[in-house]
Amino acid sequence: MARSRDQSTLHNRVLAHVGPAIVAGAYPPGHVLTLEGLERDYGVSRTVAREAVRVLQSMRLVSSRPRVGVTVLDTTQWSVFDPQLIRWRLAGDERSAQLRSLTELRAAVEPPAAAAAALRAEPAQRERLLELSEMMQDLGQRGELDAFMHHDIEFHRLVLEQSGNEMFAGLADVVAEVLAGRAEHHLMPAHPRREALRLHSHVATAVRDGLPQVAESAMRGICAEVVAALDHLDHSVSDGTPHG
Amino acid sequence: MARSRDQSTLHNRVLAHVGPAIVAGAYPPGHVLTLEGLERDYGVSRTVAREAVRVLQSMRLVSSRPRVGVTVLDTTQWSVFDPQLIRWRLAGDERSAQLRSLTELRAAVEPPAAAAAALRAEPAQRERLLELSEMMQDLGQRGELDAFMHHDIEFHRLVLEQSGNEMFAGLADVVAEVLAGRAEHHLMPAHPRREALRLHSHVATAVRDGLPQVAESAMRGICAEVVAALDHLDHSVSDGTPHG
DNA sequence: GTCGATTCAATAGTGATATCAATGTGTACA
DNA sequence: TGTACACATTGATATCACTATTGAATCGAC
Repeated sequence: MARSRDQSTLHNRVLAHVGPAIVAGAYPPGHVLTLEGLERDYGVSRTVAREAVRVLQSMRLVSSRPRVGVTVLDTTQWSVFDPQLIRWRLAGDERSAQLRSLTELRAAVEPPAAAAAALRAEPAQRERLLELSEMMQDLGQRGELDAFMHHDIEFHRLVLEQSGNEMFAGLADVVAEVLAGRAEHHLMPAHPRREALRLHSHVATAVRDGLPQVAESAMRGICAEVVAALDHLDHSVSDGTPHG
Repeated sequence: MARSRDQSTLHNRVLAHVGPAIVAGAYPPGHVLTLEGLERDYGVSRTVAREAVRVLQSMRLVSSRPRVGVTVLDTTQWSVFDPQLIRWRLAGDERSAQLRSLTELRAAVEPPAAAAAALRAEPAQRERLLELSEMMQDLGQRGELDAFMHHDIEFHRLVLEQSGNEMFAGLADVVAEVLAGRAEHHLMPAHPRREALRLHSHVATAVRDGLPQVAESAMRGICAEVVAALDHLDHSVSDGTPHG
């Protein structure tokens, strides 16, 4: 999986400190860093410091100008779709806000992705999707939550990847992290809800049978539950409702 | 607008050549570049070549390993949401494929964004949205297509920005480019369709009145037209149907 | 003799340092 | 109030030593 970002190079290690620090607000927008400061703080050469800044710059987290320094940009400028940035936010205080944004995004994208998959998925992958939904049924009933979650993740990843839209597919990793992240946030019920299981099954069969509107509706049902749980969290305590 | 990426620094100039070259397939996946080669080809120092590679690396366009070189990664690895990458594709042969992906993405995201805006937009911005839709009516009837397009872009940008979801908002620039790009692709009718104009108006009033479902439906109508035009392009010649 | 493990050297990226150029800010001065 | 200058800071280059990986050459065993 090569999950965590590569720590093998120095500039990545610097990045792994400065990036989260910016995201966490340790350096607020408008704050000015200098290359010399970075060299000192992390004990690295100018070469390495500059490379780290270049990457931050390409994410629009900072802008670098002569005589001024490296300025932290306003949140609205950030490349919020950058996977690395998303991970930094998920790892910090922004976690719950980031999960919320991502869940809304997911709820928007997955239904159309399911529809597209019904039209464009490879035959073998349609079968695979059906298998996954059956395994989810089984694992769900037996209460094997961890294995269930992994199959759930694979299910949603497969739908996105088979949508035939590279941008939908590009969200697969992020959606996987959202699904994995919900467990730690106590958004998972002890047993997956029957309703959700049935909806997954409907998505799978609709994709197999090439019925885009059915697939879209079923997926919309899955996502609606998830978003509802999110809204519910806003107004009261989590009681662990749905799953997706 | 600061449209074109910054050409002021050397590494950005290298990036502006290498990036599009990779995207265009001049260096196919698996192709190995070397820092020395980049230095030679672009007449820059090692530092500059390295910085360019770092940025490409953060976009997952390439991976860099000692003793191996800088390897172009497979398309499926790319950070397809990176604004710079999107622009490179829009500027090259991938243009029409990229417009298609983005249009599908947009069709997925804008309706929920409109619903969210109906719940969360600032009062002043709700008024602004209404103003924009009225101006669009006027400009559309008078056939002032260029001004119309700019208001259209602002309309959709405003909805996304007022959705209260940073990730929806993060698509504003990209959607703006799609809307601007359609003109060059002959996807715009000589006169905006009445239907589309009315739908924009419905979105604006629904957002003002705090009616998420109405806003979502109306926006879905707008997007459906756009996607239909896209599908139509697939099977026949463009006759310039809708707009959004 | 073939197959496998080990060794080793060539090679390309990685990191550090020194140095100069370019430039915009802020201040001091007219 | 306007202008010019000093200087801090990034931008860029050149060059050094280090490190890790590959792939071939070598060695050994079956």
